[in-house]
Amino acid sequence: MATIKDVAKEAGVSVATVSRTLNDNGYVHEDTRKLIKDAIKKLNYKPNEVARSLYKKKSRLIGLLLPDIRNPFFPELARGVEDEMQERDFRLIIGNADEKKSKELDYIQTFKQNNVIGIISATNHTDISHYENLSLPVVFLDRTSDKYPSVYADGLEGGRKAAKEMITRGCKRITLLRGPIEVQTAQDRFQGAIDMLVKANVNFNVIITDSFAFGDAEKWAKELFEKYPDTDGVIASNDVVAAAVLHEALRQGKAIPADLQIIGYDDIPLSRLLFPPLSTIKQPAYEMGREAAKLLIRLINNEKGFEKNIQLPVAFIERQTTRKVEEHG
Amino acid sequence: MATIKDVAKEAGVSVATVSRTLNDNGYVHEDTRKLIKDAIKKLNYKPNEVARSLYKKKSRLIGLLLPDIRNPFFPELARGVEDEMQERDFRLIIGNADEKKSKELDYIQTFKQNNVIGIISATNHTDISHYENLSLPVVFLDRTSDKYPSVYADGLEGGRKAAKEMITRGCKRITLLRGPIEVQTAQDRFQGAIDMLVKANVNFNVIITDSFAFGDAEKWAKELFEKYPDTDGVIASNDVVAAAVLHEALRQGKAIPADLQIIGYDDIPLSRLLFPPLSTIKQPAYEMGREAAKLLIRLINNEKGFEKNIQLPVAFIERQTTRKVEEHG
DNA sequence: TTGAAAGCGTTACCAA
DNA sequence: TTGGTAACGCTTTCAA
Repeated sequence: MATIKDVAKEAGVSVATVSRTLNDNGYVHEDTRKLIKDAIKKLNYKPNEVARSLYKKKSRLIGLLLPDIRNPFFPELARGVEDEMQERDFRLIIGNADEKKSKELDYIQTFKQNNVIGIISATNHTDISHYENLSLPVVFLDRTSDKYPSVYADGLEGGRKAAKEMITRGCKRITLLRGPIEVQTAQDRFQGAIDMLVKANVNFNVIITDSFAFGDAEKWAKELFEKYPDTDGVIASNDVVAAAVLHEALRQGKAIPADLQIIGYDDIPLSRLLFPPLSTIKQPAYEMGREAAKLLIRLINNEKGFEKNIQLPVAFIERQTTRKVEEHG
Repeated sequence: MATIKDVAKEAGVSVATVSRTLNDNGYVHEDTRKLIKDAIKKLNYKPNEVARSLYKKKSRLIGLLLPDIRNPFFPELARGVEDEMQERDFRLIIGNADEKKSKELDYIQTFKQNNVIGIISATNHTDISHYENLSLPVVFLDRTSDKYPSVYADGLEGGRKAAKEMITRGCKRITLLRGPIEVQTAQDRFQGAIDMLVKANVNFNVIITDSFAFGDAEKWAKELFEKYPDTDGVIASNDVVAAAVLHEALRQGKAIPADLQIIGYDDIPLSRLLFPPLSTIKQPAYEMGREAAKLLIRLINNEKGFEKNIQLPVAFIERQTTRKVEEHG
């Protein structure tokens, strides 16, 4: 790899001048500039980011912390972040924290040690103390916060919407699946649904689920039908769980949506490929990722006067695990 | 952030001595070592990886290049790589190349500029010239190569298995979905299936698909049933496409597996949650990721005498989109 | 408009 | 067993 010295020698100037033209600051004569550009091209020179980073104490790396990329919701988020960052020539160090504090701390450490210029965290601890003395911009993604900038979808509203659509469609004995207690967004949607159900005076039961892992989803689906066999409406904590419930219901010979209606949460890509296609509450995951990236970049650039807590809307995606409602003219 | 100088001052020794105890090389007296350890703890000192990397020309970062993390196969691969690397204190810079050469080159550039210590690439160009003058260990993942170390599953055998299971189960008019031509692994499984079908003298048709994106899968499913409505067996290019085919078949009122049998490829987590659960050829994605990581580490450590091209087995996962076969005693 | 040199935090060589 | 110092590749200040 050619270094700035090689370029300087090739162009017959000093490294300082090369550096100046590289960074477009300070004076440099048009002719010398051309000389240098030629040398750069000839040697195929690319600046060493590590050396830059050491001097400036700032790299072009962003730390992205995720709970678990195997949950199909997160690749969407991650792509949103990456695409936005990629366009601005930032790159990502990605870590999966698995909701384990030690891993989260490990990665935050790594981020610091590598001079990342900012962090986007989509983990979901209630405890945010490890982000406190970071002296780095941090954006929380898929998570609310009053102390930190954040990008999230309206979970309460999402929960309300889910419940409302089920009520509108005539569900009388609803079962809710409550996601992990430590995941705030899961609690929000759950709480929103409860609020709506209580307000509408509709009967409901709750199944507690404490992970979002694929393997467990089937277990809860089975539990649901054992405990509450006469359920006529399921509000799932996410689409993966909804898929498992749909699966189990069909296995038991229930007609969907005639006997049982199901609504998911997230709108992961596979939901439309289920059969019947899954009705769900869509979170704009990809866009959330992009917004978080934009927000972080503003923070990095020290811009002023913009909204630091961005809430994105959720939407009911009507497919076929819920009944059609008649339009009244 | 405390630096090595601060530690040296605190312990009353030189930075050289601190460095020596940090890296466990050269002599350092037990007492001084203790002094230094205490200082490190007191100041909560963590070495600056950037400075280390600059001097050594080697970081603790690995570059991981993926086609598109939104395809559910890749998060599994990625987690395999990450988990193995995390245990050995390596971290990942991840890039999605979207099968675009320019992006791939961008990321390779980034990897070099950040002194990554090795690269794992799961992209699928036939052209590998950009990996040629890298002077870095490279492992290809989910891809064969005779010039480079690689970890992959046996696609030919997978294709053969898929076809054989369909034949065994009485399919007479099979339709194959052929994945993108530039994706070698997709071609392998396709070719394997064709070989077996030809050998068994079974009729088949082919639908050409040129991406693995979710949005397109539905399109091909529709095309399949328009062109070949009397198909009684579908060999899909991956599980996402298989899900779309299953979806469309059920929509058209076909009985699965009575009227139509379907076999997928990959065994992504959601396949078992489909209804009926999808029969498929499993690639051990997570394990492939781990193996690639292990292989890269061996290369990095300059170990000798190990297999550089690792082929992992595929397996038929019998679920319910294929018929049961009678056991003959 | 240009160049010399200091400095970013670390490691490794050499001398003490 | 320890410390001084050059070096890694770059940016920035200061002087010319």
